[in-house]
Amino acid sequence: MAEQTLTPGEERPLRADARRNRERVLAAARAAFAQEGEDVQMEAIAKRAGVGVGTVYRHFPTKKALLDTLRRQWLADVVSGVALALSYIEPWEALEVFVRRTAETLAGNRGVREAFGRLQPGAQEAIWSPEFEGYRREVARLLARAHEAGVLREDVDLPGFLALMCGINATVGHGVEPGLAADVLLQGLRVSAS
Amino acid sequence: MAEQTLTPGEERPLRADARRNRERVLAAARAAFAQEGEDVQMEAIAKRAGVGVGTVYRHFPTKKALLDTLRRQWLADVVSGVALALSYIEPWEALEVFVRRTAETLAGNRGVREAFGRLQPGAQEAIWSPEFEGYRREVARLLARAHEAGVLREDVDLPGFLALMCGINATVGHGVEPGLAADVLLQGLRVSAS
DNA sequence: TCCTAACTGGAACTTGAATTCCGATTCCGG
DNA sequence: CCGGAATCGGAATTCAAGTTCCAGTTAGGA
Repeated sequence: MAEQTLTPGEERPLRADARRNRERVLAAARAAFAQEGEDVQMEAIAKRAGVGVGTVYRHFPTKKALLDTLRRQWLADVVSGVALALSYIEPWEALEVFVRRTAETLAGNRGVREAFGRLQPGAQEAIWSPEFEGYRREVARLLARAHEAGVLREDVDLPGFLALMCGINATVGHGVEPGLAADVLLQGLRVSAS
Repeated sequence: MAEQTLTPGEERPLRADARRNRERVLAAARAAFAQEGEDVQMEAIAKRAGVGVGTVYRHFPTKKALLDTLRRQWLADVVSGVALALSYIEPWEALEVFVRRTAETLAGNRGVREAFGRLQPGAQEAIWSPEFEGYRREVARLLARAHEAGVLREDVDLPGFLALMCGINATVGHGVEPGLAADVLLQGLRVSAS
């Protein structure tokens, strides 16, 4: 057999059925976490996917690994909101777009909410550090612009703002329409016309 | 031995050491939940109290029972905030007092926060239903007065407001000073001077 | 088609935390 | 001061996940 050389990082292509199952598992897990939250059991996910637990573990060595894969995808949605927001010139409008969009993203998916909730440093299980740093940096720019323009409360800094976003997270999690939650937060953030 | 008659509901007075231990357990549990959250282990609580797990279980048949006892006490703090608020005549001031006070209560104690978070109906483990009904009713009066006076956003109803309070819960849980969190929420709730 | 490496399913094992059990110890009325 | 009922402590048990293992089943190259 001509041993096929593989550079270390390179992945041997999966067998057709394996790839199919991997997708199934991922889809099932996505759905399961989205509606039941992070404590669905692996068995349940396997059942949803129509495979055995062993198969789930073949593709993801650990429940955490599976979760992290999904969280990375979900958080990409949240992060894409910053990029969009930064494309707006007007500082307040940018912030507004960001908040509204984030609220909407959070509203529909329990998985995203739970992931977002443990994004802040200090959470017992801080996830996704490298990419999150980028996120923080961009949000900081958003805030800096707003501060500079004098439209955002002085006393709201980056950690404070992120905590407030966690607040919105909880709020929409409890069933408030994202639009309303965003309205309230935005009005609360805007510098009062004294 | 003259069998002492006890009406069914009546409690035989605990032996001196038993009462002492009960208090210790309660105090230890209060402290443990307040700082480490709901998933401290029973062993840890027992150790803090300087007793064995068996003793903890003698006084509280179940972890949930112990938690519920504390939650009832904690939520009493939250609830007392409504009473205080209702003593203010001016509708907006009443709301303000309520929000600020609640934020402060939540800020200092993780146990209260976790309890508050699962107060809303729909949480998997809805606790404390009977007293909670009273709480909802009083808060509803607070809102009604504010609505009547035209100082509170029309589109914030009771469930929405409670969800926003859950938002404040999460916000202070992530380290924002309660005063700031309350400021932002209050400014967001006030009807915009259009 | 045949062969074999790769993959599958689910029973069995491991883990960690809640709960039970029971011999030892401690209160307290007589 | 005594007896025994009430209480204590913590080892042992139970229970609910997560994770491992391996006999059986494919996919797909020769």
